[in-house]
Amino acid sequence: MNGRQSGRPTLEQVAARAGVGRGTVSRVINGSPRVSEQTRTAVARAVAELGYVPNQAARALAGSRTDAIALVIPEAEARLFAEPYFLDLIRGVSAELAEADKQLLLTLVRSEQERQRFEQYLAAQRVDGVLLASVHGDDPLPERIRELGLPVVMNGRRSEAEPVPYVDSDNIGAGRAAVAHLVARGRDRIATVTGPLDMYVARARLGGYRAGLTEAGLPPDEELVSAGDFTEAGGRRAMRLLLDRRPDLDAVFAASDVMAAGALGVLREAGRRVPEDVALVGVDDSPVARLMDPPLTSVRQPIEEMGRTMARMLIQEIQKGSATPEEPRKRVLPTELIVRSSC
Amino acid sequence: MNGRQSGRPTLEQVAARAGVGRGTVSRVINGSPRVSEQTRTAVARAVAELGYVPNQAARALAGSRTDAIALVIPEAEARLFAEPYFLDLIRGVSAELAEADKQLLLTLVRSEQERQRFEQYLAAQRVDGVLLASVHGDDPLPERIRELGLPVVMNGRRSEAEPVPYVDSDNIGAGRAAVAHLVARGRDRIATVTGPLDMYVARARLGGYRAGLTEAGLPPDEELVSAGDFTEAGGRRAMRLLLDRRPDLDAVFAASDVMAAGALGVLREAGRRVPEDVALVGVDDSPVARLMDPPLTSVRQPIEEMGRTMARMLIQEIQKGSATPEEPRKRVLPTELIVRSSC
DNA sequence: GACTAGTGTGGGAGCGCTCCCATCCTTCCG
DNA sequence: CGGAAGGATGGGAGCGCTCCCACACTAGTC
Repeated sequence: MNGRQSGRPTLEQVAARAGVGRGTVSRVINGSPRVSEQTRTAVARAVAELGYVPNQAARALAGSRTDAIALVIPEAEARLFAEPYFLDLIRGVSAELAEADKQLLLTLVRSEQERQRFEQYLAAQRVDGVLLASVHGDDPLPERIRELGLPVVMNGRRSEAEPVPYVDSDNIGAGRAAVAHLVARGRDRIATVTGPLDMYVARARLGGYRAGLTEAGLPPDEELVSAGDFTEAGGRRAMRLLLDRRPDLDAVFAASDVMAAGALGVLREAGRRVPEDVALVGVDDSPVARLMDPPLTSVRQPIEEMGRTMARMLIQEIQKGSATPEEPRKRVLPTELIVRSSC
Repeated sequence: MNGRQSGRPTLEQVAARAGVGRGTVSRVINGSPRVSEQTRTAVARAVAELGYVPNQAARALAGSRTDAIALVIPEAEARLFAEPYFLDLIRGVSAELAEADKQLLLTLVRSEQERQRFEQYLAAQRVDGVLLASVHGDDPLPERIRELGLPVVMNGRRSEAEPVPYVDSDNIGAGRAAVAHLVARGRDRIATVTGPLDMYVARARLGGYRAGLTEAGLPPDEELVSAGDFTEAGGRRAMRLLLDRRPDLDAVFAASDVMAAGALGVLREAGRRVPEDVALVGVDDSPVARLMDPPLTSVRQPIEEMGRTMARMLIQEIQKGSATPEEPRKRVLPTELIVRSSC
């Protein structure tokens, strides 16, 4: 508040006040060890007195790093997924970034046009790295970003053999755990409502379901498999189909809670009691599962932890400065069956 | 990929290629009218050929604007609110910002420490303005930000007479609409489960409830009012209390869907049928409402539209450059009753 | 036909940092 | 006791833009 000296103080002003050079202040700010204790204290005082905060734009320009990362979420998926999924993910990412003192740039991509604009942003060097949520099987974005020389970490993968670093939950394990639990409850005509099979996550859960049957010595039966699309309506449709084809089914593994909710509605309408006649298991452990009647047994994914892990991996990738070209890193986090009264 | 010329092309290189000066290229990029059509074309071609994208840091440094805005969400609230609330809000903000070609910096504030760090970010001039979600009654943050000279727009307000620009939904109208609907269905012992009364939104919905009763000529009755906290557990507690005090109640207006879900559970346990014995209305029109059994009548807020409006207001505020000190702007968006079978 | 008004245009002067080289002062060694 | 080897420090040279002033030119004006 020094009269004419409007605007925020600069490095130079701090230097003047502390009676040292610009370089020295910069060193103190950035924690370089090559500064005497005495000088460090003097500078720290000047910083405090002036309320100095380094200008981010200048830093980015001179140092060519932004201390910001982008999280990209396709809008279509944001609507579709179990509601709190992305919020939990964001929460995890945000927490980890805050610890590393980095900024989170959130990008919801709505259209092809917006996707291209996003690539422009990247080229404008606004961020040091990119996190990608729910990438589809044929999405070239990860490769494009790498071409720009930016580190990427994805949430989920596009296929079994994903070349780009990713963090995923154990979707196969999820399917297996669900089936194993149903088998343990004495069910042996277990159907499944899958997600859209062009998504790896859906295929993985289906794969887990099949593995679970095999492990229990139950024969696979394609009539017991029906494809949904992660929406309630899709769940209803798939359930009706299943009931048509196999009225004798005694359990359903739905690849998401929302689809399970749809399935539950259809089962009710068909006069089946849950869990007495048909046992039901979902995936996500969303609030919906808790509030359903009966409360839904569901496989929980550690979403927030996935977010944290992604952020951690990305930061590491950024720091190593694309030097060591070591193995692309992959991480698969375990899921957990939350048992409630729907089975 | 021109051999030695590593890194991204600069303004200067575009200028050289187009055979013009730096200033001219800058003018073309920024759409200044003072450029001949011919030059404009030549520059555009050079830009395209080189794949030039302006460096954001340099722009920010030279022009002292970042083309980014921050959206601040208190983490505590993020957990508490009806789940998709913030995602919808983000969606609206994001959409509007994308149109204006601005970046969204998302900040989840978890602790006092993080809040202070956030103020540092602001001081580092990373953003041109701030959007604040769910600010509490005694939160000094809006004023702090204004002191830094940054425009602010809030989602919701801290009190009836909020001095800072905000966008809110018509919470009073929400309460009134709910009560009016219940009255129209012949209910006259209408209880309410409120939110935490230190939040304006909770007080407003309660106020609407009371206004609705008055308008219907029903006497107010404090025994029919019980405070929840926007959680399911809080809804259950409040509902039990109400049932204790007034076993003869025939309708409940819960100030959120999640609390309504809690209330529904308690009502069931108490052997009341919904809607036959007790009619139920919630607020938010969240997915939970749709999936409940019976599906819940609920008052919808235009959350996404609130996000868009906030962003629009903020952008306007930024553009006018704190010149015209006109009235702080407030906007209250209408709510809508979505009737389902719970009443 | 000299004079005023514009239009386009070029390029200098920063914006506030980081990087890095040169300098100075110690300290330690033979 | 001279010289080598470091540690601490100052400050020049950018980073890639925007701003703005100066300088052509071109058209009009009396």
